[in-house]
Amino acid sequence: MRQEDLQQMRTLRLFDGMAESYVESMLRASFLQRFPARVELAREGEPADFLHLIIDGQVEVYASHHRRETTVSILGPGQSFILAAVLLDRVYLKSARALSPSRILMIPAEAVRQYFERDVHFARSLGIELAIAYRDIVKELKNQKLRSSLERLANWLLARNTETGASGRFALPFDKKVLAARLGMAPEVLSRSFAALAAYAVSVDGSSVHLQDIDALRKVAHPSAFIDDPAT
Amino acid sequence: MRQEDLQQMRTLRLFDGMAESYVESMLRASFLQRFPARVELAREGEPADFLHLIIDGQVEVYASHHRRETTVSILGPGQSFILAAVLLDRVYLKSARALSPSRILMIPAEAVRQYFERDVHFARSLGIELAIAYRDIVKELKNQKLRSSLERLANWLLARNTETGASGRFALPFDKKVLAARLGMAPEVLSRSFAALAAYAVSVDGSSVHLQDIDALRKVAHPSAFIDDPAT
DNA sequence: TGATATTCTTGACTTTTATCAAGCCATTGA
DNA sequence: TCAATGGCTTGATAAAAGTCAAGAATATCA
Repeated sequence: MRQEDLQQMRTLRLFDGMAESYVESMLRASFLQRFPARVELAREGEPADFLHLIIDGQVEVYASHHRRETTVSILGPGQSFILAAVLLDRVYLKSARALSPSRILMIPAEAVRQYFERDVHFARSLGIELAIAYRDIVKELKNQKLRSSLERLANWLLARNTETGASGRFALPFDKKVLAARLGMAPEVLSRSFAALAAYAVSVDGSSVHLQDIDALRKVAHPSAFIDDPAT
Repeated sequence: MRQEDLQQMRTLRLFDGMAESYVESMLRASFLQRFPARVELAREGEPADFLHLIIDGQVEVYASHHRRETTVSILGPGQSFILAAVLLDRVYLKSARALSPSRILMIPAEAVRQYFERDVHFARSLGIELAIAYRDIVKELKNQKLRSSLERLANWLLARNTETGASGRFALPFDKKVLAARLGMAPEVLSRSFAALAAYAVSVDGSSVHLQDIDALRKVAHPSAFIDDPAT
């Protein structure tokens, strides 16, 4: 591993407060792996071998069942995935694939469990991390069950706008196909939803989005802190 | 608190391995509260005051948004709720109401956070607990997004049958209205789904269910360990 | 017990979402 | 430059689920 990569990884939130020698020894046991786009990083049903930590790139987490597939989340640098399976030594409930060329820090599951037992700070970090992940997925369940697809899109646009500086203009960070999956609808439905939002001054050209009337959009979206606010 | 209640609570999984004096002091700070049916135990949006632990009774956890409501889970004795909000000192994302007269052990959020910092074993217990809760809700999200309402009902029946001893006969543990909410469908849809399952030898009379051809039912249900198996 | 309320079922209908098919458009690469 | 590929859009249609209304069954309680 390169020196600067190591330096970056030591500062990961997960390692906060952890004894330095432990962090070092955990990192020594880990691999920084490079993956091309489209590669499968984890497969539903397989035993949890590694905790995955995204250093670089975009990863889609999804699940399949009976010829259907659904995207659970799309993650970026600094985020980890399948922590729960690793901690409990169970099989993955979700699969993951790289959306873009990615660099992933792979920490052996065995090491994660070991240091969970050995280091109080690490145990607490994992607890906090899991609590956050839990709340995120509760929000996602509410988003799915309490909203129509049009509302989900409208809220996603508002959230994305806020994330990117609230300028009213931003680019879609991935293909519309992927966005559709992320929002839990067929690509055709996404197309139609975008068309419907034109009435609320949402204009889309390729991957550039322009929200020209945030207030109008908010009226369709009915945003709620208890679903949409990442800080809540 | 009565002596036998105290005894029962000391053995809760959450307290496993925790220093006895800590358990005692945590219990001393807590209340064992009795609630009649229908009472609201926690309300979405309010700051997390207590970790709730069900000693007795049935609790429905649900969320509301914009005139819609959805049930997230129905819990029984030994289960806790809204742990994540307590640990992170955030507001509740879900509400909870008693479905039956219930006794709830209410542990002050402050105490939970304190002992999370103070006692390693408790911190680990919470981590494990959160990991399990996380996986449960991932399964629920998959159940919702990857299945039709008929499939959800069929799988719920199979799971309930297994839970109750696989005799093929069992009683619904709550009103059909509540079951419908639990499965994410309107009561009318549940009625029709039951009617549709008659073709697969499922007979329902009031709250008694009789599964006369498990294999046939499994063919409609397509059960999956990664959604339905509580042990996976 | 009878009165009342609630839950449950069924029918008719609407809305939402998915599916299939065709065509367009942009990107890529020989 | 052109062909090909994959992504995106649009139309037509189907399937799934929700809503409204009415009546039947069941539970609750004075």
